[in-house]
Amino acid sequence: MLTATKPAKSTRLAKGCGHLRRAEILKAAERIFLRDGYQGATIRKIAEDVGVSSTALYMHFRDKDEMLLEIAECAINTLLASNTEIVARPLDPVSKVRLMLEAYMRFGFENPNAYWLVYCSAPAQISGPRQDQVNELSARCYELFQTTVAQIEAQGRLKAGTSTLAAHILWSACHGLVSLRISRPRRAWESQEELSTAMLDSVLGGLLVG
Amino acid sequence: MLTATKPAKSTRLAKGCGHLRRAEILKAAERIFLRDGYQGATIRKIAEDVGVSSTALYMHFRDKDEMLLEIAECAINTLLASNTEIVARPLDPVSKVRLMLEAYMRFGFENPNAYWLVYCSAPAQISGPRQDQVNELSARCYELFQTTVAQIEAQGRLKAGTSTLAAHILWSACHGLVSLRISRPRRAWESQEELSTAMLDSVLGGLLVG
Amino acid sequence: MLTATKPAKSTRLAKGCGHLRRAEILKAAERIFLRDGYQGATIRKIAEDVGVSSTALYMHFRDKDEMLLEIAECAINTLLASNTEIVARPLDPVSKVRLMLEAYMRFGFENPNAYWLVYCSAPAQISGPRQDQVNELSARCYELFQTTVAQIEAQGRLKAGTSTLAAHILWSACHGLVSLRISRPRRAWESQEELSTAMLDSVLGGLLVG
Amino acid sequence: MLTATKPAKSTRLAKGCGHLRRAEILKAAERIFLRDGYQGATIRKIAEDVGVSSTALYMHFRDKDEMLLEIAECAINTLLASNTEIVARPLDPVSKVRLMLEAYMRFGFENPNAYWLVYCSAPAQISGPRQDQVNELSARCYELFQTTVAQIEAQGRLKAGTSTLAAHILWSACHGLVSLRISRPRRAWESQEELSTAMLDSVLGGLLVG
DNA sequence: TATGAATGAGTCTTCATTCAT
DNA sequence: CATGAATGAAGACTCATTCAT
Repeated sequence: MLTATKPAKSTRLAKGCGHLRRAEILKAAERIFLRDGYQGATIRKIAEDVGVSSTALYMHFRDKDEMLLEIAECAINTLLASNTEIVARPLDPVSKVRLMLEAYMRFGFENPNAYWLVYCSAPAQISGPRQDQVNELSARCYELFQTTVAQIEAQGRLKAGTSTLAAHILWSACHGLVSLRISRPRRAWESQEELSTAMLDSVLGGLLVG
Repeated sequence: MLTATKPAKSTRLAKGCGHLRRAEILKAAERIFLRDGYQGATIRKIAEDVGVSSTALYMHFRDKDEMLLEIAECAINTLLASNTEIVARPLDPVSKVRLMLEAYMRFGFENPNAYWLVYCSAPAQISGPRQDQVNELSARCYELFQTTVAQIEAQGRLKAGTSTLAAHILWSACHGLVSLRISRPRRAWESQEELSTAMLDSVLGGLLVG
Repeated sequence: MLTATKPAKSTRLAKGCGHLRRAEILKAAERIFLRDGYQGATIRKIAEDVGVSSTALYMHFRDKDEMLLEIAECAINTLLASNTEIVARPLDPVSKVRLMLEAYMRFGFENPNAYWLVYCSAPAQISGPRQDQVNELSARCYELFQTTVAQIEAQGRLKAGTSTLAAHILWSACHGLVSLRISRPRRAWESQEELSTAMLDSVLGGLLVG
Repeated sequence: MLTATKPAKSTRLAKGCGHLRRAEILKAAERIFLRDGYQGATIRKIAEDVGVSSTALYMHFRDKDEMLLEIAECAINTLLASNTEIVARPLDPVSKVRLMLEAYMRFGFENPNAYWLVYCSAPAQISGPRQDQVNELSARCYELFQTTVAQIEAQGRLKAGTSTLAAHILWSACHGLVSLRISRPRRAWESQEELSTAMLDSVLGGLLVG
């Protein structure tokens, strides 16, 4: 299993996600969704992990999909809040981009389960109105990032290509780092900070002038 | 659903994978494993996709896992062959690394199903002696790459950090590009070549001197 | 089909075997295991016989084997208790042996299903730790019997042969009577008591002096 | 399903049971029927044991039941021939009975598979016209035995009871010996001859005067 | 709020059997 | 004679979900 975020630390995800039980269930679901995949995460496993009967879960969630969506929603909201806050700071766009990507990777390392669900799980496992909401949040989150990259371009600090392309390259590179670490947890990777820093140095260095 | 590699394009995978039906089944399995995940890919769906009864699959494969493993094995073998061939060429290590990563990404774009199975699927869905073989092939494949990066380091062309770190950064960045495109097929991405080139330019540019 | 012990006659088996449903299922299983053999007794048949869905059986038993074993265990326990009680009585060993064999046959006639499972079913259909327990109980049960036969030998009342041999002859003869009646239920046999008495008279008469 | 009456020759078990292949298949089937029970004996296992494809069995037998019946038929025919021959000998009835039972037990010890199928298998696994034929043979075989016991009674040598009862007791006792040995092959039993002799001595001694 | 019992649909897999070759 | 490929029915077992309590 992944390192998991068990230590009850990550208040970010839990915060505002509903009752106490509700949050507890989501935590367990997150863990199991990641460990066993969407189909492999059975209601019973989750219930057992929480320590209640399977029926009890239906007191809090309409069905399995609702749990999945809520997890994803919380995760995205966290990231959206992070990006929104960073954008508002009085910094130059390059610093903002760097901060955003750092926060993004940190989130992934600290919440591998939620990260996986949102960014790595095979597409189209679920659909419906609520999935659309997640997608919309996700798009808004990326927009904040891309807009900031556009500001860099506006300052003429982009070596080549469009800001759209640059944003995509930056995001992809960071995503690759996080997702590999999640999907191959047993490999002896370097430390998270070292990896993040090296990645940002390399790809920002390659993209920007000066 | 993903774009899928149906049009008999990827002859590489099919080659040497056995009888006609066998290959046909593998193709379908690949598609569905990706679309629905490991657990979601039921024998019945695969059989229906091929156009035969579920029972028929058992004439060619011992069980579900055997399909999955065979797909992964073929994929890895393709990549291993590619890397082996590139290493043997009379080129400077930087060019070799670039060629390897280009081939790697091209493979992922052209065989999204197999790629996903090997590099993106949640870890440890399967285990056993044959999975070990896949892991070993995978490790050997990466070794070829890393060794070449080490040659770059030996030439003093690495801006900073160890070759281990650099190799990891390079691989992760390229992996991020491929995996995002696979998992988010609906987005209007730039063209594959444009993306690949931009990624390699950026990250190699940031990592290497000169 | 066999006469079956449906009429809730054999309360002995049901006693202490758990919940109401559990016992109900065991009864049905017993009947069908006997009628169709181990492999022929499908979960579906048993469930239908009880009047519930197949799934319901899994709420009470881990799997098919667990049913079979529990039936066998109850049966053997009944016999073991019987023998233990008889051994404790203040009687001469010949009377004890006669009582044991009478009880043994009576049990077989009244619980043909359980009897068949324990003493007639092809060997080694199941294995595992719990089967071992059944085997051990069975061995202990036979030991009580054989020890008593040894007491007869010690009194010099055996015409010929060892007590081991005599015990085996006695047991086999009685077993033959029961098993034939179970496996050929349609034949017009004599009454159980008549048969039992005649068998015991004959074989004991042939084995013992006086 | 069960109609067919093919060669109708088969006097001994192997010899003369049809073509060479046919006999070979029957031998394998016998073995596997015993080892795995009726339902557990799959066509494929038998075919594999013989070394041919499953389809090949259908060249020789209409279906699984036909194999089972033919085995049983051969076995009964063997016993019937044996009894017929013994009856014809110029001996006193007691000797004849003893010879019959000795032959009966010897057959069981030497052909446990066939014996099990005919005398121990759960009843009514198969039915139909051919099963009736087996039953009829079986009845005729027992008749010869019982008639001889009746001759003993006519000589006034029966201690008590009717000849019907005595015959049943004798048969049951011997059957018990054989069937226990077959169903519990791992136990360290005494030798076949020793057991047979002891059983016959005991039960005949108990039943007859003088 | 919680649960034990229940179920229908669906999972992988195996079987006896057929058919074109 | 023999077989490889195929299949429909059925096997044990699991799952998400419901309902009476």
